[in-house]
Amino acid sequence: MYSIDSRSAIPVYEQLKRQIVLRIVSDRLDEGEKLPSIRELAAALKINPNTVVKTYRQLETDGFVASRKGLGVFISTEARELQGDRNEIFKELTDDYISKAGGLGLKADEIMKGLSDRLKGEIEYDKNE
Amino acid sequence: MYSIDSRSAIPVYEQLKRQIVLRIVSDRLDEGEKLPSIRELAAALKINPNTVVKTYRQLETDGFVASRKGLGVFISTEARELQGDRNEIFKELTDDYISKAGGLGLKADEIMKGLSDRLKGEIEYDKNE
DNA sequence: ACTACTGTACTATGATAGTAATACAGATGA
DNA sequence: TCATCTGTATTACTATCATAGTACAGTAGT
Repeated sequence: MYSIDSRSAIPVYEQLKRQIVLRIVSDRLDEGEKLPSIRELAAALKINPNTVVKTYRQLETDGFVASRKGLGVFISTEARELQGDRNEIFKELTDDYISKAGGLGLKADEIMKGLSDRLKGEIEYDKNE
Repeated sequence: MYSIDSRSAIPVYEQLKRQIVLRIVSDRLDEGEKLPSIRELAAALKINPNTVVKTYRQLETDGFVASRKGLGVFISTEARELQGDRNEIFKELTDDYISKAGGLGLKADEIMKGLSDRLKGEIEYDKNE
């Protein structure tokens, strides 16, 4: 389900956070759906429960999830509070992404396909265990 | 030239490393070209020289650059052959892009549409053929 | 020789990341 | 009630990240 690369320079809690956000963004995690319990996920990924706590807490701060003691952590149903200038920021993000990918020699359709595949989760490229 | 986000979860030395590697594989840094000196780059980015040292050392380990005491750090002549991980770099770019767009509250279809619109508007990214 | 660059090495300090173990409190079903 | 899940909180420890400062060695121009 989720995968952690212990050798990555990206912190474990951040790797996990990104994977969960990706699933939410691409509707592979629905509103109200329950995430794995802290202990369960920690055991499955062979990481410390405290690290999962850190991920879940940040996701809650960002408004992606809501935790209920004794019950679990659930995908937020309420719309997240969005920044007013998010369109402008998103445009800058996109142009930066296009610029970098284009610099790598990728064509428009290749960029579109790469993003699409990742959003669909069809790419399970290994982070090398 | 280079930019550092001190609030990012990705370590500073790794941010810098990725930006330099991206420039190399994007042919924006040529073989034999000299990188900024450690102290100069550290001052420009307002980071510690030791952090730049760490980046340069890892780049040398990876074969991208070669350092010469008293002279500087130069793009390795074999750096060209290391462009095999363009695909890996593109995946990193894509994950970063999705992560940031997701943080803005955008869903998959919105991201796809935004990218599509910007790609249609700007053809200049395509520097090939 | 002198100066001013360059990379390199080292110690020290504080913040963050991650692990480990324990304990407490809310929810649920038998 | 009791057992067992759930999130939460706390303390302790190790390793890494990043900073700061100092020192040493190689290169080049004057």
